[in-house]
Amino acid sequence: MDARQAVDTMVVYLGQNGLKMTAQRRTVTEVFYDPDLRGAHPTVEELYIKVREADSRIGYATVYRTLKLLTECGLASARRFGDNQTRYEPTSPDDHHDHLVCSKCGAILEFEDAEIEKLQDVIAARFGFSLTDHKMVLFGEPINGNCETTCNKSEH
Amino acid sequence: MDARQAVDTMVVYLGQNGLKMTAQRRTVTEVFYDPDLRGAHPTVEELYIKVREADSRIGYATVYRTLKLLTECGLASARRFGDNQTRYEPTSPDDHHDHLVCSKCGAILEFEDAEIEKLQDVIAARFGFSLTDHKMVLFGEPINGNCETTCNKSEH
DNA sequence: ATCCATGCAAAGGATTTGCAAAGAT
DNA sequence: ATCTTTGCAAATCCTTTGCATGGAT
Repeated sequence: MDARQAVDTMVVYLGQNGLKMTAQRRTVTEVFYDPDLRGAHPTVEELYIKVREADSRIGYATVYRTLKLLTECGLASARRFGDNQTRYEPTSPDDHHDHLVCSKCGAILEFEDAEIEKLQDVIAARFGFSLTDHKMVLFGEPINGNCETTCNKSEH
Repeated sequence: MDARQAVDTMVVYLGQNGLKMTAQRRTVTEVFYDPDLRGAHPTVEELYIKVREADSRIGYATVYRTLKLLTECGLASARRFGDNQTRYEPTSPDDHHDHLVCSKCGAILEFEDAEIEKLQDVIAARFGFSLTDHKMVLFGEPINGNCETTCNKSEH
């Protein structure tokens, strides 16, 4: 999903809830969906800095509030990777990816694995539960010790 | 591991690091390992309250500091299950369990699954990583809608 | 005597909230 | 006109820290 589609989705969501699209909300949404931030998993602060570059009059609270709206309408997900920092990433409804974090350099890699998802369902069922969500983060070190090459790969 | 063993482990760890076992550290360790808290995944505050029942002169900071020591020597693990609360649980080195959280009543069930662990290794290897740790939390609802029966089961 | 530990209160960091002013329709 | 949004600062929540006092050897 690109920035324009995200903005459109926001407009619909806001409309359905008696809320309004504003210049600030548009800016935050666009920055959040900017291709520059692809795979960046930015913190609120990182996002705030980028937002400020686009419009220096936008306040911290507005970024928080807009991020909350984006999360509510499924356009954003909050993630936490053990470093006491909440990070956000754009999401689509059909997106089920999880993360692998390099414990050496902190790089965050994404992957999706149907087999693990299936197993998670089986485990939940074993307890009499139907799975509604899951969080999984793997932590590891490059086998060859080289983050430069190992942590910069993209798709798997 | 029971409270006594935990205390012994602490004594060794403290000794190795030029630190001392004290009445407060003993109390916190014993409370944390009390059978009453089995599977309770207490928050710091919950623990603090229990600790106070045992010795009302122990301060909040001491609970935090002791929990940190327990974590350092592998006797405790911090967990976070989406409710912005850090919870602690006793751990042993060979313990690899993960959690299933009931999204209705908040119950926290534990499970261990060798197959998922294996898959996690495979995924890490696919990226050229060797797995050092992982976090996995499943969220689900009781299929029969009944938390009373479903969320109180113990081992699987 | 020398270190370490403790309790308290203050400080920190992240996030939320109250409120008066500004904006949208 | 009415209702929402914004920016700021203040308030919260959780956790850590500085410091003077107390404890252990």
